[in-house]
Amino acid sequence: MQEFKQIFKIHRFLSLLQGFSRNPISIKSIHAQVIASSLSEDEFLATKLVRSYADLGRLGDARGVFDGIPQRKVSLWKAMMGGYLRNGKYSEVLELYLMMRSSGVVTDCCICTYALKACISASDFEMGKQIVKDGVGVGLEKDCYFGSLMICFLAKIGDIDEARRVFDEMPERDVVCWNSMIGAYVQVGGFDLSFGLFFEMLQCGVGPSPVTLASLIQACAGGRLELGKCIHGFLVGFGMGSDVLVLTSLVDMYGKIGDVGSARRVFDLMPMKNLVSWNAMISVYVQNGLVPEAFEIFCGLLSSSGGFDSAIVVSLLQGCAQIAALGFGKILHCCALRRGLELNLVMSTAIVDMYAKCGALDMAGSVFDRMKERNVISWTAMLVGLAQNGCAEEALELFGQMRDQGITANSVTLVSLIHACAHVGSLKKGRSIHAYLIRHGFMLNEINLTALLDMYAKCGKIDSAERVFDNRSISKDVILWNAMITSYGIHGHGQKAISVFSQMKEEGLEPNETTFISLLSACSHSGLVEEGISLFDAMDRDHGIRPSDKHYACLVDLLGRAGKLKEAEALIDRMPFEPSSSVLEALLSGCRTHKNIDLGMQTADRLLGLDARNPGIYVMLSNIYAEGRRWSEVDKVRSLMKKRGLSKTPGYSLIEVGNKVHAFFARDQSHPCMEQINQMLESLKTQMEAAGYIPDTSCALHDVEEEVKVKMLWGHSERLAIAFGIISTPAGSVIRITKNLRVCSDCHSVTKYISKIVRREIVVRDANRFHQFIDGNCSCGNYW
DNA sequence: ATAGGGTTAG
Repeated sequence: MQEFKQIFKIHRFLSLLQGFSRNPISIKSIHAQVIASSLSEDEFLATKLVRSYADLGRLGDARGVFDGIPQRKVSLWKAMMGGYLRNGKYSEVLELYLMMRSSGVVTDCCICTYALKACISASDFEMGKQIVKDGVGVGLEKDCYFGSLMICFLAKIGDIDEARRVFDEMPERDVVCWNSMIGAYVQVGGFDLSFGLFFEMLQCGVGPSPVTLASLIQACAGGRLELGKCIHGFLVGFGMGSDVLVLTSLVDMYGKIGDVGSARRVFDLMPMKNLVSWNAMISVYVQNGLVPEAFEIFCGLLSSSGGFDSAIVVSLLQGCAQIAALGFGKILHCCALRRGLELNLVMSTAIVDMYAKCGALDMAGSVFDRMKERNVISWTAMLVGLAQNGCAEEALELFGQMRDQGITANSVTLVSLIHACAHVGSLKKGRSIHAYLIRHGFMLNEINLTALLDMYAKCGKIDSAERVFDNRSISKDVILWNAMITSYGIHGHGQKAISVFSQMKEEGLEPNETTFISLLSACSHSGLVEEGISLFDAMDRDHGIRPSDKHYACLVDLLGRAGKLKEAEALIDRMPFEPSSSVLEALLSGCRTHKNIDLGMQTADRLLGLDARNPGIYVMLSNIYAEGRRWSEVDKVRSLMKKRGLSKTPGYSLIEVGNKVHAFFARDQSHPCMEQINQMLESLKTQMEAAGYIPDTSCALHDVEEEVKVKMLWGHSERLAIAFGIISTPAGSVIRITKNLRVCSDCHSVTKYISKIVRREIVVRDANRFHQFIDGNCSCGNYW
C-alpha cells in the first residue's frame, strides 16, 4: 500500500512537471514538494527535474538535483549533458563525459553523440579524437547518428579521406548521413565532390532534405554564382520553394558573393521568416559594408515582431565595429546587459571587438576582464584591439599572459602580433613570430605573408620583405602586391614600386583603390612627377577606378613636394568635388616645404573653415602663420584646437634594444640611462659644431628666444633614442629608430652628422617613410 | 547561424 502511494505521488509530480515546464517558479515549488515527500532520490523525478531546469537555463539548479543522486543511470547523465549542450556549456558536457567514463558507467550512443557535438562546437579537437576512439571501440561508427557526427568532426579537423571511409563503410545511410558527407566536402572546399555526391544520392533514391540544399547553396557561396542561381531556380521542383532554411541560405549566398540586391529580393519574398533569416539579411548588409541598411532591417524586425536574439545583436555589433559607431555600439552593449547576455562568450567577444575597433580600449579592456570564459578568439580580439590602436607593447605583454593561461595561439593571433611588431618596429620579436609560424607548421597563406612582408618592410628590412614576396608556392592576391608596392614606396624606391605594378598587371591582377594610393605616394617620395601624373590619369581610363579625395591628396602631395605648387592649386580647382581637409593639408605641406608663405596662409585660411580632426593639421597651420609672423592667427589656431577638443600628438621615438622596445618622448628624462644619454648628446653636439653644424631653429614651434629654441631641438625624441642606441649596442651595428611623427629638418641634418661621427648606419622610420643615414648622407636625398 | 587576422595619403 505504502509503495503504491509513492508511485502515485511520483506520477503526480511527473505530470505536474510536464504541465508547468515553462514556469521557473512552479518548477521550484514542485521541486520543494518532491524533497518534502522524501522523493528527492527518485531517479525518474530527478531526470525530469534536471531536464526542466536545464530547459529554463537554470543549470545550477539542474546540477544540484543531478549531484543529489548517488547511483546515476544513463538517462540521468543524458538529461544533464543534454542540458549543458543546449545551453552552450561545452566544457561542462565534456567534464561529465570524463566523470562518467571513469566511474565505469557504460556509455551509449546518445552520450557519445552529445560529447562529440560539444567537441565540435568548442573546437576541442584533442578531446574529440578521444571520443571518436571511444565510439569506434564500441562499434558506433556504423550508427547513423554517431557516424554522421564523426564525418562532420573529421571534416573539421581536415581528415576528409577518413570521413569518406566512415561514410563508405556505413551499412545503412539515411539522408542525414548523405548530408553530413556533402557538408564535409563543402567545408573543405571540395566543390565538385559535394555536387558529385549529391547526384549519387539522387541515384540511390534518397531525396534531398532542406539541409542538403542549404549545404549545396553554401558551397556556391564560394564564388559559383551561376550554379547558385540554378539551384535557386530548381527549388520549387524539389518542393522547397518556400523552405525557411533553404531561402535563408540563399540570402546568405547572394550576400557572400556580393549580390546584395538578389539577397534582398529573396528575403523580401520569403513567405515565412525566422530570426535566423532576419539575421542573415542583417549580416549580408554588414559584410558588404552597408551598415546603415543593416540597422534599417533591424528596425523592420522590431516593428514587425518585436523580438530579436543574441546572434542579431552580435551582427549589429560587427557593423558598429566596422564603421566605428561607438554610440550605437554602447546601446547594443546595454541591450546585452539587460538580457544578461554580456557574459556569453560570443557576445562578449563581439562587444570587446566593437569597443576596440571604436578606439575605446578602456571599455574593451573592462569587458574583457569581466569575461568568465575566454578562448583564443576572445584573446585575439583584445590583442587586435591593442595592436590596431598603437599599443603594440601591451599587445605583446597580453600575448604572454595568454600563453601563461595555456591558450594556444593560432595564425589569426600571430598575424595580429606581427602587425603589432610592425607598428613599433620590433624586428626581433617579429622575426621570432615568423620562426614560430614555421616551427608550428602554419600554412603561409596570403594573409600571413602580407603581415610578414609588411612587418619586415616597416622594420627597415626591405630585403627580407622581398624574400617573403618571392615565395612562389602561393598565388598572390592584390593585397599582397599592394603591400610590396607600399614597402618600396616608404623605402624611397619609386621605380621599383612602378615595376612591381607592371608585373602585377602582367600576371592578370586588377589593381584597386589602395594600389593607386600606394603607387602615388611611392612616386611622391621619389620625386617621380611625370610617372605619378600618368598613373593618376590611367586610374579611371584603364582600370575604371574614380580617383577619390585620398588619391587627389596624394597627387597634390606629389606636386607640392616637387615644388609645383601652381599645378597643385590648379588640380584642386579642377577636382569634381569639394577638396577635403586632407587635400588642402597636402597643399599646405608643399607650401611649407618650399616656403611659399602667401599660398600657405591662403590655404590655411581655407583649412580653418573645415572641421579637421587631425591635430597635425593645426600644428602645421600654426607653423605657417608663425612663419608669416601672423601671431594673432597662431593664437587663434591654438584656441580653435582646444575648442574642438584636440591636443597635439606628443612625439615619441622607439628603439629595440635587448628584449625590450624603449620609448622616448620629447624632453623625456625618465630613462634609467639618462645620464649617459645626456653625456653622449653633449659630446656629439661638440663634435658636430666643430664640423660646421648650425641649428635650424625654424623647426622649433614656439615664439621664444633663439637659445631656448636650440635647447628644445635637443630635446627631440629621436636624438634621445639615437644617443641611447649608440651607448647600448655594439660599435658598428645598425641603429633602427621608429618615430610616430615626421622628422624635422634639423633632426634630419643632425642625424646625418651623427652617422658620420660614430660611423654607424642609422635607419629612421618616421610617420611617412624611411631615412637611411650612412656616412653623412640620407637615402631620401633630402627630399621628404 | 552568430565572435578574431594582411595592404591605404599627410
